[in-house]
Amino acid sequence: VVGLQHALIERLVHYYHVLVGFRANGDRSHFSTDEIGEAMNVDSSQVRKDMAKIDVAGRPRVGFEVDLVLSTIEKTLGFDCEYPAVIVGSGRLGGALASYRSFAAYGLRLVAAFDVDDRKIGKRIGKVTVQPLSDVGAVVQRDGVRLGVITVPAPSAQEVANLLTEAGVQALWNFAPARISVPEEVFVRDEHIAVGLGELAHHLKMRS
Amino acid sequence: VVGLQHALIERLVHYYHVLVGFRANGDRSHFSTDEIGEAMNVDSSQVRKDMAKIDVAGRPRVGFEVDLVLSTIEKTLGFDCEYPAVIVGSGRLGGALASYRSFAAYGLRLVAAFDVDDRKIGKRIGKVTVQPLSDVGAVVQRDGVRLGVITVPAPSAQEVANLLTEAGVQALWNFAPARISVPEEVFVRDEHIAVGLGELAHHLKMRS
DNA sequence: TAGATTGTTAATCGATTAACAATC
DNA sequence: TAGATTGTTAATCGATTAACAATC
Repeated sequence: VVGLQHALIERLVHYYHVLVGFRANGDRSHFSTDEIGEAMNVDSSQVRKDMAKIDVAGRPRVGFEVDLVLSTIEKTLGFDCEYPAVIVGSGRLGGALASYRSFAAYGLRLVAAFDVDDRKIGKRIGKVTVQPLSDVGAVVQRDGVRLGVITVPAPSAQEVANLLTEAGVQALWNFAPARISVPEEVFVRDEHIAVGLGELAHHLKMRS
Repeated sequence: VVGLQHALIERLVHYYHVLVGFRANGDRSHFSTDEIGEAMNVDSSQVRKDMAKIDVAGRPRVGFEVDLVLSTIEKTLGFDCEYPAVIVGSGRLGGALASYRSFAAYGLRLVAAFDVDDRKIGKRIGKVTVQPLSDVGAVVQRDGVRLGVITVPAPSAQEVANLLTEAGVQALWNFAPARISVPEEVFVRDEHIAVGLGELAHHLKMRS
């Protein structure tokens, strides 16, 4: 099974946010591809193609139904499911992610957090208690954990990735500024902050 | 002045990391476009084009010089400069960023951090002391701050963006899960974690 | 020299945009 | 009805890959 393309997923998340905003404002039950395209800086043809890809139809002169598109995106991206996840690395970043409210809204359920540092063990982050890293394998297997979030320092990232993949997680979310290699069947999403730094530095350089 | 394209910058940061690794290993003074392309999953023609774009030449049968390419990327992206920056929002995420060592390596110099919460004021994050948000405008102007990092909750993000842009920052790095609008001349880099969540959820959905 | 690797042009591929008939 | 908006096909654009002569 081959999934959707990266760029399409990114746009779907983007539509999702804008439409959640529309719904919050209340007044708007439908939208046209022109107006959402303008709000997102995307061509209206692109929007229509994307809607076709996820199999929602609009109505001429009326547009697309906000609620229908929202629930279709939820189904398409899997926000309506529940994926057990663990965080490895319970420092500030790990703590910030553990407390991120939207975690559950996107289908992830945090079941445990780990650290090697004895001083952190027993502390609470988000709704879970930090456990020693040595337990990670057992917990992953016991709870059928599918996602591992890596928020350890760069030098430990590969080792943690190994522990997680050996225990059977299907995907990794890597926040460590390091390249990790994993078995082919494991999906890795790198959240490399350095790309942002690069863009910002480049832009500021252009400015001066 | 129009800058480099997003995708090129991303690849440059990527090359940079791989080459820093090569240099750390010590043994390797030159590289071929084939080997770095393979390491990065990029076509070797692409690598050669990118090198041409940043004006470094290689030598047939020898390849490109690691040190030369590294220093050229530093110059091109502006890592060799110093851009004063502030962080607004001194919670866990702000603290994690403030302590991120590579900050300086990419040209950013953290000069101050802010928060609205009285309990956080006076605490240290990274090398700076947290100040009340009401001081942000004065500090930005006094120190010629060019970048504002936004790590506040979503509902406050726009307000913070307004304060920063009115005070004169040229770029924003937005970690809040919110869309912010700014004057045209201000550059915004959004670090929207939800895109990562979307990709991971979609992948896990495909798997089950 | 022979052969590996660059630099660059041409070919391919895919993604974006434009256009417009169909429709409500 | 008239006109706004979809759905889809065609046209454009840009990015990626292939190819190969030049070179050390």
